[in-house]
Amino acid sequence: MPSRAEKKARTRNALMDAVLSIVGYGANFASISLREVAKHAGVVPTSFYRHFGDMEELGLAMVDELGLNLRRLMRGSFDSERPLDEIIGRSLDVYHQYVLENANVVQFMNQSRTGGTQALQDAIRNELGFVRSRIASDLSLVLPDLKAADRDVAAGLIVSTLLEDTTTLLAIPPDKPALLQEHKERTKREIELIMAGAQYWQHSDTV
Amino acid sequence: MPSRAEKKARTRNALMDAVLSIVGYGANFASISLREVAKHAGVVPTSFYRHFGDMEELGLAMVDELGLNLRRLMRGSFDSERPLDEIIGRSLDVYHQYVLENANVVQFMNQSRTGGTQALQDAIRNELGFVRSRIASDLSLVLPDLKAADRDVAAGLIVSTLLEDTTTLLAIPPDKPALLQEHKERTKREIELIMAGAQYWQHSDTV
DNA sequence: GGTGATAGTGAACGGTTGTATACTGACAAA
DNA sequence: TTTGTCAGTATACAACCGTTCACTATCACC
Repeated sequence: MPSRAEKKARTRNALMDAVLSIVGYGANFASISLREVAKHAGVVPTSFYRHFGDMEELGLAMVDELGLNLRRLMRGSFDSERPLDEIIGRSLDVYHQYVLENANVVQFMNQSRTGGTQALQDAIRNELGFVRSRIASDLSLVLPDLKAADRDVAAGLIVSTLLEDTTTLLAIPPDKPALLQEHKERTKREIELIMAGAQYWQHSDTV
Repeated sequence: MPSRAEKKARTRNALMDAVLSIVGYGANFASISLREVAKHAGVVPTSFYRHFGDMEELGLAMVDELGLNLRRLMRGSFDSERPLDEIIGRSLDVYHQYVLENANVVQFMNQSRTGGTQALQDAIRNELGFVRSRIASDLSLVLPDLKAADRDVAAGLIVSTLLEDTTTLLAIPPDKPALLQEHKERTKREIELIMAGAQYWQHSDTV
């Protein structure tokens, strides 16, 4: 027997899930109507306002949840004693699995990142900034001699690359595992090139 | 006295310009209505159909035009005898100037790249593929000893970086030249790191 | 056990949407 | 000069939009 608050939280989640399911159908969040969301959530349109004053408010709440997911995803640290090659491969596997298992929410973030309201874009940019600084601090384990500023540049490059590869990844038809494998190897080479560049910089700095 | 065909082409352009002007107001192309475009173009809604059967068709036409722009932008080749540092700086200056002078069309491409219809995304991806291969062939002048596959990886990284930096660039308020300068220097360092990585790979390959 | 808070309902509103249909009038070709 | 093509118009329609208001029913608390 769910409590009152639980029931409320449940339809709140239903509203967010409705957005994701509509996005999964190929729609852009910016063009999804409040009524459409309510209908998919099995709720009358006016009930929407009990939870969010606005579609944008819904979007911001979804970004918040996404942020929690990302933090959880990055909590498990890698074994910095392993060879760099293996660390990269394992991290990319984790990320790719996350993207494929949460395709709709990643799609939502990816399209709102460049096409959402200003507030929505800012919220997403903020979350990505967190990811970048987390990667930068992880890099200090792998490349301890790299200067902090250069580490930040490398982390930014990694984030840019992952974002772009996410877009490509989401566009791959799910029934084409060959393309997916090819894409994963390409991404790995990209990250390796970035790491090589960072190391080279490091080298040319100490010399 | 404009001919019949000229007049038609003129309102066709007016429709495309209307989209850009609405996008400039902060809207997402996916949420712009046919009637809105027609009104901005100073034309009755039904007249829209004389030019495009659909909003998506309009978007595709705009991508086509954007492609022509990009080709024109990249036609002028750089002086490959100059030091790499200077080549990068000059190329980035050209690109940044293009983005700021054509902010609306770049914004349209940037938001439709991740949030447009499948056909729209494919069309944009296609144009970006052209850009990537052009950059890859340019790289052969700068790093002649690099293997073609690695050159392609580096070119992909450059495109990813430029795209992500474009998003950041568009989000910078036009009245903050300090932020803009900081952003340009950051981008330069990112590209330099990629080039360093490509060179290092090249080095470790020949050894 | 009564009572206030509140999640969800239902009907209604003025406005906007995409699109079909029938039209007008000017230009281009005959 | 006649005539057919066609860019643009005017009107209409059914569907959908966000939001309002008054309401019901039920859980949580005194």
